Amino acid sequence: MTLPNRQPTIADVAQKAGVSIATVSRVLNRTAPVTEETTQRVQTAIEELNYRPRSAARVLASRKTYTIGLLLPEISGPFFSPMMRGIEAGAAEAGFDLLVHTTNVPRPEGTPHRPLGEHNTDGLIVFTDSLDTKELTRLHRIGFPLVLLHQPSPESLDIPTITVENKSGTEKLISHLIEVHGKRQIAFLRGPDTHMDSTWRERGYLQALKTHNLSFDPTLMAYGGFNEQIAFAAAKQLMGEGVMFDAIFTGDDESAVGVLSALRQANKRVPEDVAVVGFDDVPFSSYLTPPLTTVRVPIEQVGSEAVHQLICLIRGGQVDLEVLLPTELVIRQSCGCQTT
Amino acid sequence: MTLPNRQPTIADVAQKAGVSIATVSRVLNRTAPVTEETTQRVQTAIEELNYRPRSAARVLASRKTYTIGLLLPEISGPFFSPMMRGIEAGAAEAGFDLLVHTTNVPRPEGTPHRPLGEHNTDGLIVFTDSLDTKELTRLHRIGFPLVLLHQPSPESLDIPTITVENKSGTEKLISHLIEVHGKRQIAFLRGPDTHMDSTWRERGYLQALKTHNLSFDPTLMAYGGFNEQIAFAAAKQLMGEGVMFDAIFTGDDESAVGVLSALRQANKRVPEDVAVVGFDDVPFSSYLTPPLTTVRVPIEQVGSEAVHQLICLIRGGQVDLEVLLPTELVIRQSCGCQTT
DNA sequence: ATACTGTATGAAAACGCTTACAGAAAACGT
DNA sequence: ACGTTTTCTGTAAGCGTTTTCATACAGTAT
Repeated sequence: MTLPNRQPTIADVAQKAGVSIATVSRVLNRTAPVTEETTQRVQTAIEELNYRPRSAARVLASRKTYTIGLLLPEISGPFFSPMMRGIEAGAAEAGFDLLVHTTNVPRPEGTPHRPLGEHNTDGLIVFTDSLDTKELTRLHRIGFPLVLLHQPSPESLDIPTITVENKSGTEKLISHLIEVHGKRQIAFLRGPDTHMDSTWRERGYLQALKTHNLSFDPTLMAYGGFNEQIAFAAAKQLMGEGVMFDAIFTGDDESAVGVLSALRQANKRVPEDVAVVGFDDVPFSSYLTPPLTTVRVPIEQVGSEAVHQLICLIRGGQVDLEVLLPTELVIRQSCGCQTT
Repeated sequence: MTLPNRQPTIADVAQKAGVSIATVSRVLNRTAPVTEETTQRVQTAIEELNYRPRSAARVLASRKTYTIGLLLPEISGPFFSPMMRGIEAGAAEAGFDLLVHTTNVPRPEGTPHRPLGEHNTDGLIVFTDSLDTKELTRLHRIGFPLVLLHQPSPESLDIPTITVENKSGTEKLISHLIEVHGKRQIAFLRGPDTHMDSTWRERGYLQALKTHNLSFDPTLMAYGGFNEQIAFAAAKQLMGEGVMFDAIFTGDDESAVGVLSALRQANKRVPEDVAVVGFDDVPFSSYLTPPLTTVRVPIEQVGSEAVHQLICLIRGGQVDLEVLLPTELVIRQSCGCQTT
């Protein structure tokens, strides 16, 4: 019934311990030497009053939020969970909190939009397509720490970016199809244009073709959008148009699911008639029928690397403008290999 | 010469617009009527100065953080992504930010642990096993808004809980096995004891047996831990001990993956020799071989319901102490049904 | 003793906002 | 014409910390 009893403040602690609030602050933050005895008295007072510092007051006074922001278009896909895990772990390890914000969900009219930024975080991890160039530029101008994920830095802005070895990974994948399985007509489903992963995978595909003296056939390329439904439709259309292919690189693993369905509907056998390969190695890839040959990307590591870089930046350090994390070919059965 | 680094404050805006800071605050928060003309002048000034309010100052002054905290043991599993999505969407819709914190990851010694709580959030969503009873009690005592997820409220504390219809879902699932497929020896892999889902699924299992006049055989029950590896081992052990079963309820879908492997290794056919059913209907369940019969739980909805309740609480409202979201039987092929 | 170190503490000024409270001006009723 | 409300705006008192500066008090070295 007596709820409205005010929460204790630093002043209460100070009074109880018989010291000044400055001293309490000092034992709280270990920011200046305090006698062992005084420290004890303060600790006890804190304990007894169950005191917790108001972080708002701290932030206001110290101008540091100890919070990093994560900005993404939406929460979904098998990608999200491990990436988030990497980010949270990295942040927690460095003593930072994590504020999460999605930009693609509709906000109601009335609500005052309080975006993530310099006012409530020390730095931002920005995922593809979640912040417009204007705001990105503004933040970068005022020297606000920023790290981009799977997205190139806009025009000469030199914002550090983390991504993975898409090109060489794709090369290995396509080369495997050509060298080991003798495939010649390898279809390719592109991802979204804004996604830098998409662009690099395309380059890897082209490079692999070139390396093996295969000419690029534009009819073999379609838009899969890194999306199960779109990829399903794309695969159907490809077949409907009578395009012949003996293998297909679906762009990513989610698309592979759609392609697999389309192929099944068309009574094509995988991998005998058409080999299917994906990219990412998300958790379900090994459960598909047949188990999917793909390229493993260290998703969690991308996340932790991003925070790591960001915290470096926050602490005033320098970081590489572009970090490429290694990818690894994962051979299962959808390419035609026999693994047990 | 003004300092280039200093970010504009409300005072700068006020001066530029020729009004008091109170007025600026009022147009910012629409908290009192302001003439159209004055509003315009202020807006312009804000625009020109590129002013962004410091949220720390706001929070300190208004004593509201407009932030809700999410506390969980760890970020992982197919569960996490959709739940998080529901939570973020719900929070964003109501104009709240989302602070995420995992409790099971090791924190380095030096870092001052600044836990989520009354000092930096308006309320907390607490997942199973992520906050000890003591702190839970303390927060509840001071009237801090709390919502529990998949976890019963500790002793007479009456903290609202969100969960799903585990018992009736399980009953439907087991009954299907008995009635449609004539199964009689249905093994069951329990989940963790702290998980209330686990307890209720066990009750549902027992209830279904009872309803069909089947006696409960304790040797058919083992610990699967809602975990692929543990379930794999449990299934192997069950078979190793010579326990006979013509069906197995794996507790959840992740465990089903392990069980399926174990069965395959033992040359048991699914569903001919042993029917396998899971619970949750996570994304990969339909990709398993054979596609898994399971119970769909509205994971995303659990998340959004949780924020919804929490925000109700934050606004001083009353909420139900226990919300049960409906589950739905999803019949695929691992139970023996022929679906196309 | 004298002047110098440090080392441990306190007083008080920020930090940037919200929000009573109050006053002025405009609108209204009589 | 006059009070009375209503609408708008300004003044200033917090909100709970951190942090600068000053000070008191030990030690040391002169």
